[in-house]
Amino acid sequence: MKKTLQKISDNTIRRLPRYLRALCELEVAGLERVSSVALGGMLGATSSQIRQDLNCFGEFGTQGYGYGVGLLKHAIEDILGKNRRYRSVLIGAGNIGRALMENRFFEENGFEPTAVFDVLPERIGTRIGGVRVFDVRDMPRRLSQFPAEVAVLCVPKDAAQSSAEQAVKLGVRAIWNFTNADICIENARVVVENIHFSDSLMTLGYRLRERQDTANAAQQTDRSA
Amino acid sequence: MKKTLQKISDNTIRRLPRYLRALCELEVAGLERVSSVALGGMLGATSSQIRQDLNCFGEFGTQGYGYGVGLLKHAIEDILGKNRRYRSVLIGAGNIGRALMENRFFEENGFEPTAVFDVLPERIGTRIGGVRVFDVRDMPRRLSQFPAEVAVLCVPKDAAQSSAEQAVKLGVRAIWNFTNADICIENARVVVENIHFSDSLMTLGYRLRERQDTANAAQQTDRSA
DNA sequence: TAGATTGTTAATCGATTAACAATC
DNA sequence: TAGATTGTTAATCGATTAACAATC
Repeated sequence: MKKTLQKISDNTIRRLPRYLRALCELEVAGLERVSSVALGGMLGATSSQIRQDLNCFGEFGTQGYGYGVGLLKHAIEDILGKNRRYRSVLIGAGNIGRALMENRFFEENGFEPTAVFDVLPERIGTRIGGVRVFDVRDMPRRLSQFPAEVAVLCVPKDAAQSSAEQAVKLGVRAIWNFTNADICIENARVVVENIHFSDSLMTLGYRLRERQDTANAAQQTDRSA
Repeated sequence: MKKTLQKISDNTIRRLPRYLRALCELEVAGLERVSSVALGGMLGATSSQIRQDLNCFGEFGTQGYGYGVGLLKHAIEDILGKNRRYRSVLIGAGNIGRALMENRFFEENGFEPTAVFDVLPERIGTRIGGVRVFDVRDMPRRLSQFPAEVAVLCVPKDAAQSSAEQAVKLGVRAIWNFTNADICIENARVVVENIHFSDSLMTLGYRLRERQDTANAAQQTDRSA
């Protein structure tokens, strides 16, 4: 893993998980080597793109041979920090938050959940996915005793910005934002990663409407012809 | 809404929901007009980009004045199909699927849920968010009687591809995919929109690790200085 | 009218693809 | 050695930004 100097584009990083998924499939299938052309075929990408992407991080292949499946998989896992452990807290124990906890999402990706915070008295003191739910007012005490790197934000839209700011003030370095709000953190060293359900659904809506409309337009032309 | 001829980039479309969010805030704040410079300031975008994006769909502004907040908001809602109604079914009534249903996510965005399908006997016959859960084996019968445009895919990874194919065969035109798998549909007219939680979490992991490492490297340099 | 701001064209920048020498 | 495939440089393509005439 050399050349950490050049700026690596967001596009490249977001392709790595897809490469990883393909490599896992290949590993399960018992394949030992794969060429950039073959990998590109699986993913609908050009071999050039794959080679360019990988060469941002190092030289993982061998001329005339290709890439070792296990080796490359391991390399990408390293790049994505899969073998690191990050302590994370959930803020907001609503439906989405609970679903994430109960699915063991965090554990699977190395994000160890250490606490849940909520405002509702009936939730406080219970356990979600095996993790205690604390009063959100205890967050400062709890986080200073048991620091966490990541806050998973599942609060209502209006509480998003203030919860995020509080978490950052308490030492959190990354926010996984599930609220339908854009979080704005002064400190540029804090990472914010968004899951915007509504944005995604609106994009779907756009493409549905577009296809409907072009289909209708085509029908019109047919009829008039 | 003219000029539907030129190809509109995915980047542009994915920015529209953000514009919409800013416009809603402005409307709530009682503002009547906004310039591309002001909107850009809110969103951390250039005014050029905003004007370019909007002009893909029509001319919504007025020289020397800017954009009418209500008018532009309405225009973007139209583009995103917010005023259309799409019938949608949920496949897989696990934690995530249930969370989506109970949050009224679909209703809020014009995606009316008409049925839920699952394999587990104890779920079949119950209601989730007010919608009946059917045996997945009844999907053909049910969908031919009550067609749906959208399938929300919340099944286990291994069932993803086959469930998606079945839904498409039964007339579904769009798939909102929550599984950690890449869905591949032959029919290019079918829309697939992914929410890949793990991909998102891995991206977060990358950036966390990167910052940790550069911080460590800086510390090293300090120490040796 | 003068100032402001759009719509749109031109310039720049970055990302993707193509090409190919190096080499297993 | 010959064939295959990488790593990397060069060419192309597309997206973003800058500039400015049109005009409210």
